[in-house]
Amino acid sequence: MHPSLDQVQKLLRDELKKAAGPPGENIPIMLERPKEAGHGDIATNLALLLAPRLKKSPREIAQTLVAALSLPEDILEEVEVAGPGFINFTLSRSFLRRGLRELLRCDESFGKLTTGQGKRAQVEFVSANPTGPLTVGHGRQAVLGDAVARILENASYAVEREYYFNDAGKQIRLLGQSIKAQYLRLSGEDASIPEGGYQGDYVEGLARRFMEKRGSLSPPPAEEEFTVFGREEAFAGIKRTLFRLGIHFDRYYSERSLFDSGRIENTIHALRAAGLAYDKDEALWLAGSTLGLDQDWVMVKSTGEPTYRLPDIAYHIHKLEQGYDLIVDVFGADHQATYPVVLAAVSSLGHDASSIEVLIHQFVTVKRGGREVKMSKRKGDFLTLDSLIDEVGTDAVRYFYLLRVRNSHLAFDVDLAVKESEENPVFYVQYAHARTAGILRHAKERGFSEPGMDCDADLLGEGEELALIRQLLVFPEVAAQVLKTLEPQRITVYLREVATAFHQFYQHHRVIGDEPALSRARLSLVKACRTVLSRGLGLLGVSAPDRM
RNA sequence: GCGCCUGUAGCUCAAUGGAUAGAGCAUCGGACUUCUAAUCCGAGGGUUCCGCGUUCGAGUCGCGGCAGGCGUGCCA
Repeated sequence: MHPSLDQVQKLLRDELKKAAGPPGENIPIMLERPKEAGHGDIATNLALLLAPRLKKSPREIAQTLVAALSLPEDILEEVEVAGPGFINFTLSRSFLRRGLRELLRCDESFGKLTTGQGKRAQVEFVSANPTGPLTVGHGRQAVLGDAVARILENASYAVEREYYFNDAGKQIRLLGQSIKAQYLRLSGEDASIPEGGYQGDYVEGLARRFMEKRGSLSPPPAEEEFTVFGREEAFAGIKRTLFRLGIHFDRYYSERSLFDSGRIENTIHALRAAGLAYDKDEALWLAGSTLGLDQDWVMVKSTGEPTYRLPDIAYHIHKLEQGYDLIVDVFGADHQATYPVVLAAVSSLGHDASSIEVLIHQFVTVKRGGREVKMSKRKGDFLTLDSLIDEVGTDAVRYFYLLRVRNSHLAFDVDLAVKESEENPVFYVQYAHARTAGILRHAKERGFSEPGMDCDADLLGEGEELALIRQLLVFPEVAAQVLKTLEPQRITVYLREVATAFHQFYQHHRVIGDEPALSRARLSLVKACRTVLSRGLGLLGVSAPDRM
C-alpha cells in the first residue's frame, strides 16, 4: 500500500519527535510546504525552535536531527539542511510515480475525506427575507454557503442546506402594504407608499401582476392577501435565481412556524425561568449583562411583537435539538452584533452551542461606470443577482465570489466582471480542464485504450511532469485544510497552480507521440490532472467543461 | 464614543510566524505546420498605511495612530 502524502507527514512528525528527544518536549512539529521550488516538498523549522533551548546553532541541530532520522529509503530523494536551519525534504521520483498510480486508482474519490463519516451537518445561508429579488450582496452568501456545503459533503458529512426566512415581521407586512398602495394607484386611486416601505419597479410589477390575476376590485382586497401574494412571488423569483446558480435548499424554515409551534412562547418561559429576562417599560428584556454581554436587549417590544432576536434564539435551540454534529451559519457583516447575543442566550439555557460555527462575510459593494452603486432594497436601487448572472454567466459569478477571503470587502466591479468574461481567471482553470478532455478524446480516436494505473509511470521523469504530479498529489491536503478553515478561496488558489503546472507541461511535451508506452504514461498523467481539476471545480460548484 | 472587519504592485487579490512577499489583469517584448495560442516564455513594476514593541525570524502577533466598511434600533 502506497503511503499518502498525509501519511508521509505523519511519519516525518514521529521521526522528528523521536530525534528531538526530551528537549523537544512541548514543541509542536511544524511541517510546511515551501513556496520556493528549490526548497523541497516538505520543510520543518524544528531546529530553529530547538536552538534557544539547546543553545546551539540551528544548523548544527538540524544536522544532528537529520542524522538521527530513520526513514524508508524509497520515499525521500533528499534531506537537506538549508538557510538558517530549515530541514527540507524532497520526495523521490518513485514516490511521486506511485502517488500518481494511487491517484488513478482512487479516481473520482481522490481527495475524498472520511472526517464527517456518519455525521450530520447543517449549513444555513442566504436566508434573505422574501420581499424582493436577491441582490449582488446575497450572491456572495449564496455562493459561499453552497461551497461550504460542498466541502463538507466531500468530507462525507450528510449535509442539509437550510434557508431561514422571515414571514412574520414588519418587513414582510411593509411589502404587502407597498404592493397594495401600488395596486390602488393602478386603480386610479391616491395612495402613498407607507413609511419605510418598498419602492422599486418590481413592487409596481407585483401590483400589476396581482391586478392581472384578480382584476380591479372595489373594495380592494385585504392587506394580508397582498402580503401573501408578494411573498410567494418574491420566493418564486429567489428560487429561480438560486436554481440558476445551481443551488438548492433541503429546507426552507419559516419564522412564523416558530410562533405556530409554540417555540417562541417556550423560549420566553425558559428565559424567564432562568432569570435571564425581565420586564421594563412594557417590554421584555434579555439580561445581557448577566450573560457577559455589554448591554441588555429587547426581546419583545411594548407592542407585544418580538424583535428578530427572540425567533433567532428559538430557531437556534431548535437547530441544536436536532442533534447535528456541525451547524454552520453564514451571515453578512450586519449580523455580527446579533449572533453573540443569540449564542449567549442559547448557551445560558443549557444548550451546548459548541457545534455552531458562525461564518461572517464582509459586504459587497457594486461599482459601475467607475462609481459605487449604493444599494438599498427599500428604495429599489440595487443590482439584482439575476442581472449579474445574465451579464457574466453562472461559472464566472461563482468563481468571482469565491476568489476572495470572506473577511475582506468585495468590490464587485460590474464593468470589469463583464469585460473579464474574456480574461476571467475561471476560464484559465476551465480551459486546462477542456484541454485534458480534448487530449483524452484525441487519444481515444487514435485507438488508445482508457488510460489508467497500468501505465509505466517510470517513464515520467521530465521536470514539468514531476512538477505536475507533485501539484496533483497535494489535493487531499487542500481538501483537508479547506475543511478545517471553511475557506473555499484556497481551492481557487490551488486550482490555478494545478492549471499552471498543466499548461506548462502541455506546452513543453507532446502527450500523444511516437512512443506508445510514453504516450500511455502521459495520458494517465493527463487523466489524473483532469480528475483533480474537475474535483476541485466541483467543490466550488463551477462546471468543468470538456470543450470550450 | 465603543465593538467587529479591512488596508500588500497602476487595478483586483494571494501568502498555516519562516528562506529572495507571489498570481491574474493592465503595460512592453518573444513563441502557433502541433493533442485548442482562452496557452506558454521573458521584462518592468513594492517603504506590505504609519510608528513602537514581542523573537533567532513579522505582511502575519501585541500596543498606539491614520484611512475605509459594518455594527452599536422596541428595524431584519
